[in-house]
Amino acid sequence: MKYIEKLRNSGLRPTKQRLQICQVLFNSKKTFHFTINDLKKKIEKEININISLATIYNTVHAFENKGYLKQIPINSNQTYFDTNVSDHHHFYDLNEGRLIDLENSDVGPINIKKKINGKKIKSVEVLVKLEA
Amino acid sequence: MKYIEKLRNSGLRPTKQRLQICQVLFNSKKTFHFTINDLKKKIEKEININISLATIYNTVHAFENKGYLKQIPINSNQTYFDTNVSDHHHFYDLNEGRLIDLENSDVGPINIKKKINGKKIKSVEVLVKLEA
DNA sequence: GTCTACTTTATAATGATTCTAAAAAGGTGT
DNA sequence: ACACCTTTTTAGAATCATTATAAAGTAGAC
Ligand SMILES: [Mn+2]
Ligand SMILES: [Mn+2]
Ligand SMILES: [Zn+2]
Ligand SMILES: [Zn+2]
Repeated sequence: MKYIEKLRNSGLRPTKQRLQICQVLFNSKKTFHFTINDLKKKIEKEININISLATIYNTVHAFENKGYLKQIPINSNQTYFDTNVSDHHHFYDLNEGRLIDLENSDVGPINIKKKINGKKIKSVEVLVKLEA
Repeated sequence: MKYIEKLRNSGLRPTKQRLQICQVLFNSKKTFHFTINDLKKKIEKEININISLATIYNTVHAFENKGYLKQIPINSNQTYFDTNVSDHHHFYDLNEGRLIDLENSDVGPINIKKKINGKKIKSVEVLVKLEA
């Protein structure tokens, strides 16, 4: 299994559950956006196994901390995650509640002119809200 | 009271509670960012009165729908609101959990090149995360 | 003042997320 | 394989922001 090394190198034991979650998250050709509940359903559907909700939360947070997942800043009652960890941006369709990737090239270069003393810029994220 | 007309024109009855909330939200020279709990404390401190939490939620959402407040897209366990309803952006200081305004002029013009069929752009918001 | 629709309020319900602590599993050394 | 220790998983409970409920209060119209 190709994820064993990845997990070991991150200091995470390659457990059965983590490997299964890796498979669901990282095996698909396309990246995607998901909530914890989306992911739980996807795991049940794709590998027909039950992983406890606590483990899914734990694993997603562990992967986020290792940089294998990103949170998407958006106002929703659930947290959205992204398997696309490259620098990129999002459309948010307000009517359908759907997120769509906006590549860096789809948005001009962004030049933040204001500086805050003693602080470094960690990320620049653009959210473009869409309506019908 | 200068907010009576504003509320009437919005189809909101100018109740005592709404006028008091207007005073706390809109009387200060500077705009600010807040959570519902921030606002509740601010009301208690500034006008020494208790307004029920449900009313604060209701009023904030009513004002948001009328365009007198904006939600700030950010990942937090609480929703952040902004009394600055102009088009603008935010720094988010990850260490201190603090939001700082970034005026449009502090960020270059943003040109979204990708189009989504049948959808209009409603807003473009930039979140710049800061770390020490 | 009366009437009605809107508003406030205390309180309960909801639901996402986190916590707990006991059982299970990984990894190391023997 | 076994013992040992640490990490992980898990079911279930706890937390807490937010929303719903429904009864009492209020604003505005007549
Ligand atoms: Mn997280
Ligand atoms: Mn709202
Ligand atoms: Zn994305
Ligand atoms: Zn702001």
